[in-house]
Amino acid sequence: MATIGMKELAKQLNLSTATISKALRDSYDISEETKQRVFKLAKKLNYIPNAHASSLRGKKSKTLAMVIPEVADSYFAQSINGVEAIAQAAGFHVLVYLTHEQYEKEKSILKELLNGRVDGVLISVTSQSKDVSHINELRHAGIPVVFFDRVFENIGNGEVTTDDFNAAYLLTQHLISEHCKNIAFLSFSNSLSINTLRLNGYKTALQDHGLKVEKKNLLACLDREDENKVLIKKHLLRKNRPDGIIASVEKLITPLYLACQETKLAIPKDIKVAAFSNLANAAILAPPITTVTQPAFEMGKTAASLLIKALKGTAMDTDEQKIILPSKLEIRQSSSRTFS
Amino acid sequence: MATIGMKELAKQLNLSTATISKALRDSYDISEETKQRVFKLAKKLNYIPNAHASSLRGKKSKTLAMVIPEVADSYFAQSINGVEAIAQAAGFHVLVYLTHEQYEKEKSILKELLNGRVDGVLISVTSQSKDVSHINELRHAGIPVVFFDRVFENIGNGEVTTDDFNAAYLLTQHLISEHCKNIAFLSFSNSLSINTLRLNGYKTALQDHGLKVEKKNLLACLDREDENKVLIKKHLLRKNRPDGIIASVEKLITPLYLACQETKLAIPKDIKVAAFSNLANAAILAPPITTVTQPAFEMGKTAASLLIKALKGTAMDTDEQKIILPSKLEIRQSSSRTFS
DNA sequence: TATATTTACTTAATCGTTTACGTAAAACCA
DNA sequence: TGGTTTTACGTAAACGATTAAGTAAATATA
Repeated sequence: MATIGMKELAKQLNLSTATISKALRDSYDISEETKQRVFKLAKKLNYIPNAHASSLRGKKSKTLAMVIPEVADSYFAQSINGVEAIAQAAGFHVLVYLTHEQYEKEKSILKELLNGRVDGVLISVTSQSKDVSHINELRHAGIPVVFFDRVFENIGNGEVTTDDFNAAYLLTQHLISEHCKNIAFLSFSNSLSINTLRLNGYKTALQDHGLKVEKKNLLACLDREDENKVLIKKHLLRKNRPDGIIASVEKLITPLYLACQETKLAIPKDIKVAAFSNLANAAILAPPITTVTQPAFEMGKTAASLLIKALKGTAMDTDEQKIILPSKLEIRQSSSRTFS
Repeated sequence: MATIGMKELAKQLNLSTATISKALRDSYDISEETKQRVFKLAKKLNYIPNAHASSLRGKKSKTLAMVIPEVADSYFAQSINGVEAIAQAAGFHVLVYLTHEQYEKEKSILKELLNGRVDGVLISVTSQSKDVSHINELRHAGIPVVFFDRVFENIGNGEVTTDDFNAAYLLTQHLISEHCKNIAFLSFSNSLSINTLRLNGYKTALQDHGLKVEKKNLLACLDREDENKVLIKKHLLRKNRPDGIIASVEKLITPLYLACQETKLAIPKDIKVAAFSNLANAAILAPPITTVTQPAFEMGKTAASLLIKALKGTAMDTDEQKIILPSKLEIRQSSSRTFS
């Protein structure tokens, strides 16, 4: 009930709280003997320093915010894991905030974070985010911001991404090598860096292989799964329907597969399919799906490390770092003509 | 840079910080006129109250901890969503901690939470957890604890679960109705309430239908996916191999499916399969898998609501609530003899 | 008109730690 | 031995918001 603080320790040892504090922090100007007495009693009474008092006085909260669009995406789930691993090791706590892809929510969350609650912010921005003033505001308040995956370029203290252009290029090339001539691309946002990069990789690959980029093959998906299924089905029922299709994000996989099933298109016989995804069960889908897998765990770790490094650094805005980690193309049945 | 605090507002308005504070909190003993002046300036200067100062003084952090074994499980990912929804609406922040199924980590995390950082704790315990002293310690410190899914009974301020016994019973019964006579059960922990309940539901269903519970059909899985695959394969290669199999947790699905593939057992022809899982893509697995799906989002919401209610309540340990939400049996091809 | 009450503030203590600064006693130095 | 340095601690002021208690002026009451 009555939690014991330094005052209690001080009283019992006939010392001042200053001495207690210094002893606990192993200050050089406390005698070894006293330190031991303090440690001992602290342990005995199970003394636990009050986090708010320390944070208030020290202007450090030992807390990071992780602001992400959602958790129900394997990528984000795994990246939380990475962030947590580094944070826990460095003694940091992790506040998780979900924006649900809403820019307004992102803004209001970041605004709240100006109150000293966190030392730094890790963010993967909303598909709706355009303005960057809320990010700048944080940085001006001395709170470093590191982006991961979905970044705004050149305004944070760091960026951790994968080479999305290249991955999309290779994925598209792969489909072409499997004899696809009419490949569709499913986008889920047109304002997002990753979407643009992936789309450009796709376009460039087509052009490099003498294929045309056709507007009708660029399908803008939304946030609702069932709507997307309808959208995709409509696309698959066109004449000149695609013989290959790339889902630029994981959440489009289920509607895409269902759309194929419901339109009686066999994967990969009638249509080859591939996706950007971190699904743990990609290998047991019907059929196993070819994926570009991002090193989500590593990205989380890297982003957290960058942020913590920025927090240690004295300079408020040191060398901004951009780190690009390799993603992995995993070819499976869904895109293979040998299974046709 | 120099963040403005109440002192600055006070100076500019020729008032004391006390007046500022009361005005901002809409105290009755500040004149309407003054309040307006304060509000206006606060907005203009973009005043943001310091969270640590408020927490220190007010002994309330407006923060919850969510302690879970992992995030890479659809159930937990969805439950975070639910918790976050309620927390955000009630102005609470959510710290996420991962125990990675390690009891020691769970203990050390909870110990840290005694420092006032959080007002309350939501927890789904580790598969290794046995002792409950770390939970009691929190409650004695006045920090309410609400369990969800993986609970210790009767020691928290609330428990939110699904009716695991019943769900397992119905699932087993379903397999029996599909003519399974030799059903295996894959466990992943023997100290966990949910595992015991699910196992008992399975056992009771067998007995009620005149089938024997055989030790060899109870398979204790571990935490590593590849090891589990080997374990399951071995089980499938026995003579008298099972003709039905229940995975008690989501993470066993991939190894189970792969094990079936690699032992050339066709699902559902040779073996019927079902699992407890919240996978979003259960319907597009090869084949679509029959699942018991828990209302993860709702459970997160309910648990968070219970906790927040406990925080508002004056009594430190009010009526402990146990809430059981219904899970849903979704029958798909993997367990159906009509697809054999 | 004298007293009581209400209004609208201010003063100062408090939450629990941290730390710049001060200070006695001990140790060292020449 | 007189002075300087070192050792080991204490004092008190932060950090920023909140609030119990106090107060002067305005208003009401009788």
